[in-house]
Amino acid sequence: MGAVTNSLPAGLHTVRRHNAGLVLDAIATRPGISRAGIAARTGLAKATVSGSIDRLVAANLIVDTGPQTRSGRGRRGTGLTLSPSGPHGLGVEIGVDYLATCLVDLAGTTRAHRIRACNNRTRSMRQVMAHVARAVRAALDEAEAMGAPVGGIGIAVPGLVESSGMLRTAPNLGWRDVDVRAELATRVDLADRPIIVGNEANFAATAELLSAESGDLRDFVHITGEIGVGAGIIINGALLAGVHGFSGEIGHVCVDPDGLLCGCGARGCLETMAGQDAIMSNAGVPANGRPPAHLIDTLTERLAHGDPAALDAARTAGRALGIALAALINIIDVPVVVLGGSYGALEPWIGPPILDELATHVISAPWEPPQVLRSQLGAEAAVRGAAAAAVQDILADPENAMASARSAT
Amino acid sequence: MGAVTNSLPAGLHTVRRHNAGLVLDAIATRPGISRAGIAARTGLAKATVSGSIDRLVAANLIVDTGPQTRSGRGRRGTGLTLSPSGPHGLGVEIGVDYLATCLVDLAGTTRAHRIRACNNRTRSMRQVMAHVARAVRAALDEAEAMGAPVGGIGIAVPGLVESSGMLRTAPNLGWRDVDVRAELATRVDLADRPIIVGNEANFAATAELLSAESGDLRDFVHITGEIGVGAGIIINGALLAGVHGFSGEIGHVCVDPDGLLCGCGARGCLETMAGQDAIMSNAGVPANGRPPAHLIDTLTERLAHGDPAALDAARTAGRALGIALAALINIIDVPVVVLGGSYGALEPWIGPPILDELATHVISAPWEPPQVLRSQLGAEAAVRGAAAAAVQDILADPENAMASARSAT
DNA sequence: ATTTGTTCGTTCGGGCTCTGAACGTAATGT
DNA sequence: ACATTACGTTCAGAGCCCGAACGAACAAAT
Repeated sequence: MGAVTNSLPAGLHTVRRHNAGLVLDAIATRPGISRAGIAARTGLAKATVSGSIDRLVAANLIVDTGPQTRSGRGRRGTGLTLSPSGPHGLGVEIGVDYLATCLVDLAGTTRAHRIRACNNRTRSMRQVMAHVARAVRAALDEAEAMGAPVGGIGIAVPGLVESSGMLRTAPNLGWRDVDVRAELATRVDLADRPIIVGNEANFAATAELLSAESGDLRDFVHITGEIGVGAGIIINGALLAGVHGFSGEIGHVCVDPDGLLCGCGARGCLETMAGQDAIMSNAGVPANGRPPAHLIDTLTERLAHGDPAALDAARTAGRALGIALAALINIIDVPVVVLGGSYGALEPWIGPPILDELATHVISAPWEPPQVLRSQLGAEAAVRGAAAAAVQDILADPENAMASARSAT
Repeated sequence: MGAVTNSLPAGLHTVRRHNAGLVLDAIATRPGISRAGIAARTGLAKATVSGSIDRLVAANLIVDTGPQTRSGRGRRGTGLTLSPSGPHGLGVEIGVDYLATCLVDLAGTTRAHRIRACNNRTRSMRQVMAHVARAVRAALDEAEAMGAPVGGIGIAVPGLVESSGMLRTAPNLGWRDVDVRAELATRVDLADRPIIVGNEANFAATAELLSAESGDLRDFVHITGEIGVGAGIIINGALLAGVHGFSGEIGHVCVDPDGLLCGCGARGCLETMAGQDAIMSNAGVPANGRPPAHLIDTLTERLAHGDPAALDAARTAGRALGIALAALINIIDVPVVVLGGSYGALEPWIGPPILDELATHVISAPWEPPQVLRSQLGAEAAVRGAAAAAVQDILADPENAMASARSAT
């Protein structure tokens, strides 16, 4: 009889939490806003806002940047901004052929970023995790040297991750049933910092949601094309995780029941027509061990020169993507598609066929015409998203972070 | 930076609302529960529960059914149940060839139910709405005669309905851009009762969610097979509506890019292989103007007797459903499928091929094997769901209904 | 029949949170 | 210099939940 979504009892503290989140959200959205402005935006009383601000400042989540420089009558407000020295999020991405880390502050700006090429396909899970642990230690040290406290860690993995954080399978890594959080915690001293483990496509979507470029985009599907094809679905500013956390596996949506056999055992999966390997082999771009970024460059060059095989491969991939995305839009009604990963670079060629298919297959297209946008974030989307998600957890429940800040003092 | 889901400021009243919903939910889930039991279940203090109960009783949402008959030591609790004379929900379904109404009490039991056959395809929107208005008036009168106050109305429509209640298109009715709520309000005096307009498939899913038979099922896809094919997606006990409210249009998911042309203009839609018309014509069941229920009976008879054409049609439909549902499950990770509408009766024949396709195409199947269940609700699911949704709105925010009850006194 | 132990529902004081109005402060325009 | 406008703080007030204590109801043991 699920009438009440959150089945925890509410108390006064709940109100505080919620309102603190509201205040912080206002500051994040409009940096430099004054207390009065926050009161007007949130609908809270000025007194309430002031109190909340005091506590947020004490926890070093926000800073008072002094009087606003604003023309007009009356006393000037004092500007408030997310604290640059507040808790940071550390993002880690365990890719198939690279390992990336990045450090993001409360405002979402990247403070440090590092990517290491390495073939994780051939190495064992232990070896890879040892490497991850070294990278995390290095990143933590670097953060400390910068005076950037790390308040949470996000780990992006190319596979099915349960909401609990358990990695069920990562086909391209050859991993099964790995508790990534535990594996990391035994190798690095993380000092009780919260760790979020998630799917790379979902984190990439989160990154897109939080990126300044995308503005007020709060409903979209972000589709990532790397070795696999994954989607992250954002509805009303929140990731749709599904029951276990396995949502967004669009790569294995059946696009043609008589199609090619996929590595998963099924026939006609989207990946067999729009995965990076498929596009490259259809386009005749040799995949002899070159880094993926180089392959994409070669492909776009050929496309720009009008190579027929390349154009055909792009059209095929676009159509397949269009059919799969049409299914997605018909099913969950999210008519904005953001092309991320390597699809971003291919947008000029795959965008039109995608739009064509969406126009014919999406039943609500006449009323809400689907849009296809291009992500501004490159391959770094997933790491940034992982870091940003860690930060977001702090931002969403500041009262929590403030409690730990108090106990640490 | 959408960190906070609900951007309204919270106050003391918010807490009250939430907790009242919690208490009511506990009573709905476990009728006859005592105050102490509620306190234990919800985590609220006994004092808080008692206060909440007092107000809920005053609003006639619940009733005190006297001392519990329970063995064991200690004082017996006093049982609490949803009030049988509390506000009822009136459900209306505007079908393609019928018009149904039903009256549901707070506990979800149907108190009255009526279905009228009528060909709404050939009549104009005004004629149909006039008919609907008469039916609603009759139902309101009947409710009053029964001493069952109507607290809200739900209207199920076979088409795309925006969250605002605007019906964008109902292909099988030939309607476009109809404000069903307004059309009804001008024809019947509804006395400020809230009206919810929604898609029939979504309401059917709601009915399944709230039906006692389905127990603790809080995550599933309910799939309705009538003239069209629709899905209602329930995640964590809540309907996934999508951005505009257009979710669940699985009937036009492309199952075969080289398939038959659908009425929507696209090729290979699920409906062309698993819609009622398609199944019947594939099975060779003549559709000469007979009521749909009769057609299904004929089909199941033939299937039971092993008619090859019928078996083949069922297998084809099952496969197509399986492919479309696999896409849905891959995308949103809801691995429980409930077959409703006429699919319920066909479950013995379409269930196995659906499961086969799910097993091959769903990428998470090895970890979370998809299930296919059969709905116990028949064709009445949508009306009941509409009525239940109206009731649910009262139950979810009792403090609101209590306020109106007070002002009415 | 009485006592004991358990459970239930209510009462009451305490603490916490938001609110609204009043107040002091800062900047602008006349 | 003064009126005006806007900002941030202070303070009393009211509302809500909680925990403990209390009386009531009931079963089992004495």
